[in-house]
Amino acid sequence: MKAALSLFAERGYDATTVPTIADKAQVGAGTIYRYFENKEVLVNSLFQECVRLLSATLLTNMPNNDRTMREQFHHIFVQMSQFANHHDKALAFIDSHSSARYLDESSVTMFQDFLDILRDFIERGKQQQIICPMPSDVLIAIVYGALIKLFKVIKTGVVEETPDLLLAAEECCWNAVRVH
Amino acid sequence: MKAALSLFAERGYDATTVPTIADKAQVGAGTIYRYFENKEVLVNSLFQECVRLLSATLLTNMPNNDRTMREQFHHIFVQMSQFANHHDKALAFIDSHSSARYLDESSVTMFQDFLDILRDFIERGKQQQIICPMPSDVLIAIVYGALIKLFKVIKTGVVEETPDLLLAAEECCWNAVRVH
Amino acid sequence: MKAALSLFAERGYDATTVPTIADKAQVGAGTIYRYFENKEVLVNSLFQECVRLLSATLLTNMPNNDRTMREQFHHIFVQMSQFANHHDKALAFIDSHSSARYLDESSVTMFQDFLDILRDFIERGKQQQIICPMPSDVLIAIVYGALIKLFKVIKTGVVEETPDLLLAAEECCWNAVRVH
Amino acid sequence: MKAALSLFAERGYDATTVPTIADKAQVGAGTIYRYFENKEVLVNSLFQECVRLLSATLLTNMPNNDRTMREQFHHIFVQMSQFANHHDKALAFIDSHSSARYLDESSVTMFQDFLDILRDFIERGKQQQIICPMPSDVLIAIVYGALIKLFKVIKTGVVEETPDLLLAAEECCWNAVRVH
DNA sequence: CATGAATGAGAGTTCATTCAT
DNA sequence: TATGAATGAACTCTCATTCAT
Repeated sequence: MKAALSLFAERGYDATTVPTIADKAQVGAGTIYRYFENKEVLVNSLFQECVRLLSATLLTNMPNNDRTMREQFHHIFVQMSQFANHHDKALAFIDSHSSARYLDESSVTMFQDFLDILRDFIERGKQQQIICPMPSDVLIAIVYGALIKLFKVIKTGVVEETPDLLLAAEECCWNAVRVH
Repeated sequence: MKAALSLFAERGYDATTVPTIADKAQVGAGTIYRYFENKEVLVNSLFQECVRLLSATLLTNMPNNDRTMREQFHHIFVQMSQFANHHDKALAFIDSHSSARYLDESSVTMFQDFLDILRDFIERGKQQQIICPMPSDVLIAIVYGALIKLFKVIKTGVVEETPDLLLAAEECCWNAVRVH
Repeated sequence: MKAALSLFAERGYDATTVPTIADKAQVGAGTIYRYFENKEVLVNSLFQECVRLLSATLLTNMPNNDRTMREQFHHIFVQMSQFANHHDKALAFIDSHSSARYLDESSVTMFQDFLDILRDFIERGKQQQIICPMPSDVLIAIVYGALIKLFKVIKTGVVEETPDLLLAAEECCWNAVRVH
Repeated sequence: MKAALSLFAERGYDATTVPTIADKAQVGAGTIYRYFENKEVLVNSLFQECVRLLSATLLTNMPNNDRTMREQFHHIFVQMSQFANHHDKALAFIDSHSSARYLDESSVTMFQDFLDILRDFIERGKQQQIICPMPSDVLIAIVYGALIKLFKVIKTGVVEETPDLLLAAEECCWNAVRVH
């Protein structure tokens, strides 16, 4: 799984061969087929595991609703950046594969479940008139899109990640969706 | 080119075969090789043409500096959404291929030139203390990431594109980067 | 024809493409097909023309039978070396294509006719008990094989062609077949 | 290797397809690529193995220098004819591919090493004034060319190979290079 | 008559998958 | 259970040949 994640994230699904995964995992190519029916099953298993972990990370210690929306947003942002730091391959893999033709229903559902975490937050914010009264999908797209590209640019090292930078970026993203 | 764009945007480079492109273009497979040395040259030519068009669109009627930053941002947003509407395949193709391993130097440069248009805008805004004093690459990532995912969600039809929606989304993106 | 000869001699039949011949001849690829039904017809025409020229060269001023066998051999050797000098491509082409699968009956016959010139000489020599009493095909093989490789090594420039060298080589070849 | 040798010898490199080799070898086409990086590597491996075998054959029981040059020549001729009999495909393959454009440096060197065996013999003979005082390359060309064509004509069956014939042919070749 | 763009069959090569070991 | 050699379908790319111009 680790070998596959690394290769899928870096080269994409089609450019990654099963023997290459086997080599990196230091097992025989046939061994992979003892655990995964085929390459598609493997990529779906991996995708689901990554999304599950991402969702779990996001939900860890999620402040309940008596905290302000801003505090909740801070939690989301912090958890996402933690995930981006500890599982950079996973985040890249999720984003680049989340609308792939070979994802099965289960994978798609699981990714939607992840987005639903953001959706829930957004919708509670809208109810409290703290977040802009716009379609949730649009707001999710804006904040998710911003986050993904942000962590990608941090990971490639073109800017240095500092607590201040993160706080400032968080504020930017929050400003994008809050009511002014 | 049109056939290739459509297929590359939908399936990605590796999953698109040359015969499939030829079929869609209603020519023989060999014909493609009269115009492009190989598949990589084709994808690079296509990428460059798309990026060139995107940059040209962005620069069309670009208001000069005596207009406010907000007005300039409005222009960028409108032009991007026009491009997204008229060339939805091209935008999807550019985003999904902009860090591909098979892009040549020329393609990478051309994409950087596009980003530089955003960078110029961002940096002028920072000088005027209208845009947040953060690394330009971070601000670009936020606004570019938001835009890309936004137009993607609009294109897939999960939300209906209306002038009001666009104006609201533009305001969100502007709020993300402006000084408060 | 000249372009084809040059390319066939250097690269061989299969490695020479019709468009390449056309380019070298500075005509369109289609033009070749106005004069030759297909590539095989072309190579056969060329082969026959080359062999015809070789035979003609060999027979030019051929001394009649009142000259000694040695004098006749001198003539053969001199004419062959002239041909090798003036038509080096043709000689290389003939040798490397003389047992090709795509030669038609007419080409094969014409090549046999050329060998028959040598055979006639050999057999007259055997009758006069000046040339070894061995199967003509064997004697032809020896002298023809020696000549071909000899002119090849001269043409590649590893040894310089001088009148003395040629005379000495001629003597070698003659010694190979004469009665001792 | 056996299948490839047979096909390369009969049809040449370009006219031999990898699937054809695979068919003849009764393996899948892909299997060949597990053992040879590509067709060129295959032909070079094969060429080197054939030349190695030819050189080894020539050197087997090579009489040392206290034997006469004539005896040494006898050995060379006999070993060559043995090789021609036991490995007729190999000899044809070596000769028709020894100046091919796709031979790598290693193959060329190995073929030169083979020729050097003949060269050594020739040069020792020249020192002893038993072999004609001519450039070694010329003498090699004459005797090697004669031998190749001789064994080719024998192999095609136009003449029957008998001990007497072989002895007579050997004498011819010896006469070609010895001092008279 | 000359052309060269277009073609598609077939080449070399790769790789997901199988299965005897 | 783990393997990796073997496979052949499918890929990228070439080129002999055609035919509208």
